[in-house]
Amino acid sequence: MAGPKAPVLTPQAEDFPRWYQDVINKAELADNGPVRGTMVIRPYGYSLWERMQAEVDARIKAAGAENAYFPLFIPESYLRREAEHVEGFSPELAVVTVAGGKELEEPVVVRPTSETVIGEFMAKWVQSYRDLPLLLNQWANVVRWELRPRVFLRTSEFLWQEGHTAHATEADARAYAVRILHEVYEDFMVNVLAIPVVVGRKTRRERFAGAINTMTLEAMTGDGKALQMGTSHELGQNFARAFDIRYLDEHGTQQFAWTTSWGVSTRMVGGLIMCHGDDRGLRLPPRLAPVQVVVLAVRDEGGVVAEARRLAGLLDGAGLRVRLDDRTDLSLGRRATDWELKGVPVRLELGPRDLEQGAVTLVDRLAGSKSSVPLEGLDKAVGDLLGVQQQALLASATERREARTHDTSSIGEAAEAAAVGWARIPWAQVGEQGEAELAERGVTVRCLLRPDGSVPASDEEDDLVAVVARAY
RNA sequence: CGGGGUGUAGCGCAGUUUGGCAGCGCGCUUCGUUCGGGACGAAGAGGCCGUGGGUUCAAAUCCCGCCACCCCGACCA
Repeated sequence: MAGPKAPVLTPQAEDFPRWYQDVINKAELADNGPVRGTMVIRPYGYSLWERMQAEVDARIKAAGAENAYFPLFIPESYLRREAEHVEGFSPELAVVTVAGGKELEEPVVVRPTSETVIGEFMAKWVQSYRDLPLLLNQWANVVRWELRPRVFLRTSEFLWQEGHTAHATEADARAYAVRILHEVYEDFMVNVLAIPVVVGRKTRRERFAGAINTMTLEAMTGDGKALQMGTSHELGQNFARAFDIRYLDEHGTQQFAWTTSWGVSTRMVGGLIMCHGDDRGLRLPPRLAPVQVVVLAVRDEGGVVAEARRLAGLLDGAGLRVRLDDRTDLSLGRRATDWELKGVPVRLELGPRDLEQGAVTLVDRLAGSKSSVPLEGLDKAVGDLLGVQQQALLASATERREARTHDTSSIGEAAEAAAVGWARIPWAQVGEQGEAELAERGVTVRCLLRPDGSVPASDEEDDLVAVVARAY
């Protein structure tokens, strides 16, 4: 009957990346694709992405942007119109030179991001100040030929959401980029993913190619590194000039628009694993979990399966995302472990013994505990537990981040602290010179913050704090 | 591109030093016993040993060439 215990993975070990890969394999999230650096997202992994899409998309729409779609292929010449932009992206472009059996007159690139095509069309669509702001978003795949890929975190092809907006004034553009940063990304990451991201401003060195300001959301992974979970850029008038996005203002004079772009990607799936995974696999915050509760029929005997199905229906009726596991031809241990690896927050095991007592065995994935819970009021008990788990995940991730972040006052100290966690250091102590020194020691300035933790409006503000870490 | 390494069953690997029937673990199939935490037993299926040449009675193994992939660094949502 009883077999070996479930596998114990080792997230805290030196080989955190191996643990990460192990979770992805065992939870059946993704495989490597046939072309180096690409990935195949398996159904369960994709269900995580779908949940993220739904939550992010709703927030984007609440911020007033609309979905649209632009082509996968971009004429190479478009990229060249913005000097910094090409320079930044050309090393990682995938270029198509042959199509329809013959050499193309002009090569086309597979989009690495869509500022250029969208800029081209914004120029056509924007004529008057009355056309602004133009708030667009697209869900798409993009290709960047990365040198060192890692499933979900940095693949050559990835899925993302990219927002592109045009505004009449710099202030309006800035306000919108900041609004997306907080109301869409930060809200989603903190309240749904339960990841306590640090939100700040990128240094000039780390800025998006072509932007005048890049803002970022950084998560701490289980091994104390940093992962950029999303970005929001102010593009100034760089792309407006390159693509001629102009409008006639209320005084009848031509003006260049101010544009922004912002995105989050399937990297968030990787971030979720790296932030919340433990030695038994993935742990999902209930608000994200595609399956919040699995009702597991221990064996097919004495009406157990029928009762399990009834319970699943009842919980479903209470608005929970439920799955029935009645694969009684597989051993209980196997199935229990499967759901655990997949991070399902609550598992309800129903067997003859439970049935006899009018109860179910509730297994809490977060606490790792089991208890017998009466069928009466089950939906409320489960709902309450999900709420508790959501808070607990955020609390423990925040605690880890605090415990592993150290205040330092010199480049040397910061580099040392960043070897095992994050370091905070006055930006005045670093500067572009110090930034280069840190980079030589394998750590980077992840972002700049004001002393109160808010996002600076400029690199030149006084008393800025730099967050320094190793990054994925 | 610089430094290191690996190609053998679906996956993970041993075998190569010292040439001699192609192996192991996991997974898969069938049957039986099990089944309240990754069950056990028995019987099976599954291989151009990366690739081209050479040496030899005989090559996964030795020699020469080529190819591919992985890891560390530079790049990045």
